[in-house]
Amino acid sequence: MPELPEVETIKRDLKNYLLGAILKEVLIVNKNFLTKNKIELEELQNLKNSRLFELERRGKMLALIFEKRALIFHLGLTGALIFQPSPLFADNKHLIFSLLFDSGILSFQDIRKFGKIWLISKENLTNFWQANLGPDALEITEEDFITLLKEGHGPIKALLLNQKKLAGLGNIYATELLFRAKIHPLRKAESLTPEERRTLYREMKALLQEAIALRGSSIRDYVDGLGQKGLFQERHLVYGKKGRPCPLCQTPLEYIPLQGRGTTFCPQCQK
DNA sequence: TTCAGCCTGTCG
DNA sequence: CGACAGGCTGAA
Repeated sequence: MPELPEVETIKRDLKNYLLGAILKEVLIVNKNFLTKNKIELEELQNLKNSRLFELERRGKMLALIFEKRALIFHLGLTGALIFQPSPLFADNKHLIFSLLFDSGILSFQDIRKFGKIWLISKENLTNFWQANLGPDALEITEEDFITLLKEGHGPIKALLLNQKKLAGLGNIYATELLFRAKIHPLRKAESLTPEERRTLYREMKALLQEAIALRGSSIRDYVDGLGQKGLFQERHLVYGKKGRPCPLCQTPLEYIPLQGRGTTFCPQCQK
């Protein structure tokens, strides 16, 4: 579910309520999930009585930084982090755990349980980011982005989705970006012309910023840090629209699997 | 570089 | 009932 714009939206929402808050209680509902993630129940409980003093996002991951430790989330396809001023657990069968702060309750839920969490010491956070993720798609400079493309090999879409090369784009935004840049998803990354590289960079920044401004894309399950849906799905041009006419030239949009991900594109506009 | 597997839900 | 879904990993 959540790609860069969605996780950024969640981060901004949670920051409003959790910055400086003190964790008072930890309520663990799904112990099995923690075990799978190699986290002892006690480790999580030990976060109690510490202050959350920063939230940091890189790519699709979000870190809650406490005094000594950082709790890192990857929301997978259906993970959600929802803040509520007062409890509301009753109808939530996918709740993994809740963190009870003095300012309200943060619940982590995940329907498909593809999400992941890590609990590391605060000093290791920089190393963690570097070991797991390439530069953030919003932060990367044009120069570094162009180098990445020049040194790429294989389909451009595969490169855009590779989190170790470039962190943040998922299937929605990679698909939309390639349409906006008029580049075919199977083009070899290293074959892009200098102009195409610049266009791709410019369109990537614009796309992500527009999506953040509209609070992300809610196709199915995504909700922001307060449980509300995003609006950017209304601006999608090709994602999930196979067979429908291209918004530019009316040619029916085509669909191919690429690395197991459904990929929609216009065979006429995207070269 | 495919492809099943991890899970649950929805749609046709 | 099968196909597919904002992700990622590890095995063939």
